[in-house]
Amino acid sequence: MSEKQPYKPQEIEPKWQQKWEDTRLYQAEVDWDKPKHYALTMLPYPSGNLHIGHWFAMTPSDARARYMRMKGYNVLFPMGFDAFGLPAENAAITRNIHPAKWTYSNMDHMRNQLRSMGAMFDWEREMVSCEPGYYRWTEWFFKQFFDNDLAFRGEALVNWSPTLQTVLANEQVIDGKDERTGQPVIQKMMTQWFFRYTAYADEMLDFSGIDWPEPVKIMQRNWIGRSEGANVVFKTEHGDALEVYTTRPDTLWGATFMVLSPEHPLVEKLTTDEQRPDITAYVEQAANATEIERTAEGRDKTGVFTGSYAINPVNQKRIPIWIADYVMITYGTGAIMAVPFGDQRDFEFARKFGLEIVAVVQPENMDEPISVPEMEQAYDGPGTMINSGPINNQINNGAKGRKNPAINAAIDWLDENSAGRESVNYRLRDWLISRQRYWGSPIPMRYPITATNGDGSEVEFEDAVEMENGLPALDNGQLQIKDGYNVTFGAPESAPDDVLPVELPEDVEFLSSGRSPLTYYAPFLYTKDTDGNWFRRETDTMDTFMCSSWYWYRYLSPGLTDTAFSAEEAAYWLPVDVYTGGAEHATMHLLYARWFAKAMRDLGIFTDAEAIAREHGREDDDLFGEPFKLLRNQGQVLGAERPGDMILATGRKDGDRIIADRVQVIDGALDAMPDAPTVFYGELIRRTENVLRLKDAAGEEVIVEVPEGGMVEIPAIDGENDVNQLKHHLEIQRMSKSKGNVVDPDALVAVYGSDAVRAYLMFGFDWQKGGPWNDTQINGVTGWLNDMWNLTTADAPDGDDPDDDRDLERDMHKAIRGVEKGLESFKFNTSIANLMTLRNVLEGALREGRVSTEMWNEALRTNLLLAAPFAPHITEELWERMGGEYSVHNQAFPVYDEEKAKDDSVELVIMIQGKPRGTLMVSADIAKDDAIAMALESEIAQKHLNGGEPKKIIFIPGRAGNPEPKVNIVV
RNA sequence: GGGGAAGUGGCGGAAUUGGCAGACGCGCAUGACUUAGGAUCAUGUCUCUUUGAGGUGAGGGUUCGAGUCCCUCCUUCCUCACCA
Repeated sequence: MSEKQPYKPQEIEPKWQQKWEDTRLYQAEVDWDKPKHYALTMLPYPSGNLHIGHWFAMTPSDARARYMRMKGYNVLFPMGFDAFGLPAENAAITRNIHPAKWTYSNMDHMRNQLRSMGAMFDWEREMVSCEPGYYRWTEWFFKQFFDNDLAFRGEALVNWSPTLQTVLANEQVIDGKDERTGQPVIQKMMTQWFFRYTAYADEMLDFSGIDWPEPVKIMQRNWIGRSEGANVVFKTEHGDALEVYTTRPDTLWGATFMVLSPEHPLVEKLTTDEQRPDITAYVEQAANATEIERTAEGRDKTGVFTGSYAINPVNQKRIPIWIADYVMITYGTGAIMAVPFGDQRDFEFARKFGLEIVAVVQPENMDEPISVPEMEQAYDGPGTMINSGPINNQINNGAKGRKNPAINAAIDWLDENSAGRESVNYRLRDWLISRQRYWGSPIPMRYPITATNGDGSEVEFEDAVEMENGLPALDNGQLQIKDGYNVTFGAPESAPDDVLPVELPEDVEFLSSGRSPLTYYAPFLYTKDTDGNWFRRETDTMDTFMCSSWYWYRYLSPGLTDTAFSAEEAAYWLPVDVYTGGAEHATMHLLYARWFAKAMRDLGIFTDAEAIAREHGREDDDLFGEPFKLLRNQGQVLGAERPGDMILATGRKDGDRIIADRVQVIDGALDAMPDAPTVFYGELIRRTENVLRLKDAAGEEVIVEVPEGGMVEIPAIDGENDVNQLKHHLEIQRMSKSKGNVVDPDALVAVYGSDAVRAYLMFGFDWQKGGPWNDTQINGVTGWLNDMWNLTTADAPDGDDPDDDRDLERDMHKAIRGVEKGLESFKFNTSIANLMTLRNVLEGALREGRVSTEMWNEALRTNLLLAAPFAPHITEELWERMGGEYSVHNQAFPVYDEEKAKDDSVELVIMIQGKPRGTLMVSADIAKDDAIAMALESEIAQKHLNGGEPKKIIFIPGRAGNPEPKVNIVV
């Protein structure tokens, strides 16, 4: 310890990482004698590089997992890869690398990067979703759902991306564009695989028993979008039933027309010859419009009359049927009854096309009868029902569902007259899991093949088609059926368990069109069972959200081949105690995960685990129905703001732009603002190729074009310069390669060490909030680590002042409390702040030199233990140097002792009218009456009382964390 | 348009959830040591008309006491969006 060596993170960090692995320090094993803690952080996609956001998400989660471990929990903290997905396939198409090769080499690289974090990941439990050993069980889950009617094949209007040649889930379509690539998405009718997402809609609305952030719960609630109302059947004049869903059955008597979605199946039949041209044109226009065009049209309502009429079942009124694209085929029944009086959209539509408006509610607080012609907008507030036959005079209190007397009466009336029924609707659609891609888990389904000859009698498949090496010969993916033969495909059936996994073929070729090779690769496409029956395989693969909907179960037993996970491991570890990750998963991954858990539970997949758990006395009501007991979201680290280069451009004007033959970057201030019309000065805001956008002093945008051979001068960069070296303005926004604002964690680790990067990320931000990157504060953290090193390796003081010992002990316990509180509440920045305060105290104590060696060493050890979750390497090194037993991460977390943290004397705060006006030193355990007496005698109080009597005196006793007692005197 | 979160020094951010606002750090200032300092150490750092007073986006309210609770408004960010 006396030997002085500087702190060199680059030397000690790899050393300890190696030793931790060699000694299997972080391997978690079931131990029923110890309480368990399953800490989970969202697994990365193997994009190729870990970015600072991964560090920001994972290292605090690691710190907390380490803390729980030191608190005596048996902690499981695993890591894996969400390895299927489009980028791998795009790499295959554009760069001719096989998706598997690309993915595996990325994972190798990222594994090393993850190791450099010094996190306590249990690598022996790693799972990789693209490995057959994993997706075999993804397929198995699919089969379970299929066999139990939770998975089905259906026709649906889907989001089709022509660019990606695949279908996307609603959640993946943002503003009519693909969430990932930003390419347009169109609507198309296709046969696809779905999960019955709404089967658990109501259960997923129940968050009791789980501790999740309120915003996530609200987002999920809105996403599920439960609404209560009624389904009402209108009859067309042809006699067809036209069912509508409404949340306002009370306004049925005001329904003066109907509107169908352009895609509604009855549109064709209802269209009269006279209206046909208009209707056809409108339907076509709506079909070709992408979602973005359809919504971008804004407020202005469009629509066409079909020429047909329906009968309103409540009053037998004949009402026209229109079509309009403001009615969505995907919600409700794809048709609405329009009540222009009460619905703003219907109101606008009626006004535009001159349709009737009937008032059905006399608004509250309106003396004269409501006048429809004077209305400027629909009325949906409370009042009394009018013009509504049997429910006239009912009170409409504006509430939703049966809580509204008018709605209640209307539903009862519908029921009694068999005109409709109460119903619940969800915004949530079934989960579309089909993807027309190669790099995903195969869907273990197949279609039996029947071959027939001209007579219609069955023949061998081999005889009906051209064959090649025992397989059907394909032409562009198509069977070559011999003349006179016919081949049909039967209803889908699941592949038997013993052929799982249906493996992705490796030696496939990728076409630049992006078409999935599975659709033209015969050995995958056609298969024969042992009885010689031929099948065509399903070529769709699963949405990768399917892979990530059960990965934390696989961590329990990643190598297991006979079940997806071991019942005993599940019984011990589940549910996940803490799940951390980004809030952007609120309505996708986190909702899918909940659905999955509930479906698994109901299919009996947890039955064995549950029995084992009960045997061991775990009596929780629902161990498996919710996957994550506690969820916390970290914020996002954004790119730093950076000013653009200040540029002086000289050239000539050409239209609205400047053709500059000379562009200079000006360092510092410009001597004088140029006044010539051909010289411009401003900050470079954006550059595309050789076109620069400058913002001049007046804030006006100036476009400068640098022609071929134009001179570029950048004083800070030697040699010849070109436009590519100009730095443009960076706003605070998400980091991305194209914006040039990414922060590379590897580079930071190389300079400062992993502990410093970890500590900086935890100290510099509010973890749950995130914020723009700014590395100026990293000095504060490296200083702290250096000080920790220097203090621990310094010669210990050898004093004998019991008061100083007591002071140090007190500060030590205050630090324990502060660090612990921060970790418990995910406020990692405050934990480190408390450690820095302790550092300041230790420095003072060392300087004064009056504390005993014993106390000093105890304080140092406590300091290392408290810091160990945040900076695992330096603390391990110093712990060893202090003679501590390996490993510091196996030690118990220091125990906070309130008595020892107590101050002997504290400041008594004297407040006048609630404002602090002065203090007195008093004993920490001063009694209320004594404190009040002392306060009243004080000069400050006397001054304010000015001889009078106080009106009121309030005593606020000191507490842990806020030890100062207060006396508030009201004069 | 609906829903949500947030607004605190020059900056990142604290504040036991109603009890001394600005912890901790960055930056800055002054000084020390230095040939030097972008190293290190010490001291200081909310504002003002400084025996005191004011101050947490603006305005109002509840309270002995409000950054914290309530109402109105402004700003920013996120999210859903013609959902019947």
